[in-house]
Amino acid sequence: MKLGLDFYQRNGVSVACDLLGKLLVREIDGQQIIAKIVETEAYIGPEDKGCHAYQNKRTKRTEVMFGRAGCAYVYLIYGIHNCLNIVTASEGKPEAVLIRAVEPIDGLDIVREYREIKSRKIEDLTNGPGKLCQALDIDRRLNGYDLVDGDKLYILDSDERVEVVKGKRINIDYAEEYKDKLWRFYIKGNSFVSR
DNA sequence: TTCGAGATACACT
DNA sequence: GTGTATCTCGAAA
Repeated sequence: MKLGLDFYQRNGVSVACDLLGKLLVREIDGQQIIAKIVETEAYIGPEDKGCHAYQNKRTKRTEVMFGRAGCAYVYLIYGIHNCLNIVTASEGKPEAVLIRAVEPIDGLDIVREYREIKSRKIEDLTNGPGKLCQALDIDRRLNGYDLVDGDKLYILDSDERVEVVKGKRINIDYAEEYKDKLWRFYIKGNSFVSR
């Protein structure tokens, strides 16, 4: 079952936690890539200094976060890499969940077409935000894409029970007191979780 | 195996 | 012009 709008219309921390173990589906030319979400981070604007929409900063880039829950917020970082986020909470509240890592379940052949890497380890395909976007052919064309109604990119519910670990977020040293918030979630013992 | 630098383009000041 | 929610590679051990 596809996750509905009500799943996303909650506070970002809860959504980030509940997304673990769910299945991210990407459809390209009729072919499906299925990947299990194993690591997420919550970004809660306007209070979170690590969030782009800190203090309700509304710009062309952060505009999507102010919109409806369940949309994708895709954003280019370091000029090279894309990051996939899911907008949460209600309209006007800039909250989002960053998908940091996934575990490929199906469609590995397609993934390899998009990611030509020397490493043969499957872990290297998707164990980071930039990598998983490349693996699933996600870029800014999908910014604002509706995961609730869309069929190219959506998230399936899963019955799988997962053991969730909370931790500090990564690479946001500038966020000061908020960098120590335990807003990073990952599945315990999963080898696709980044370090 | 781990470490450190460089790449890159977009949004924002 | 500046800074960035990262990745990859080569070098050393």
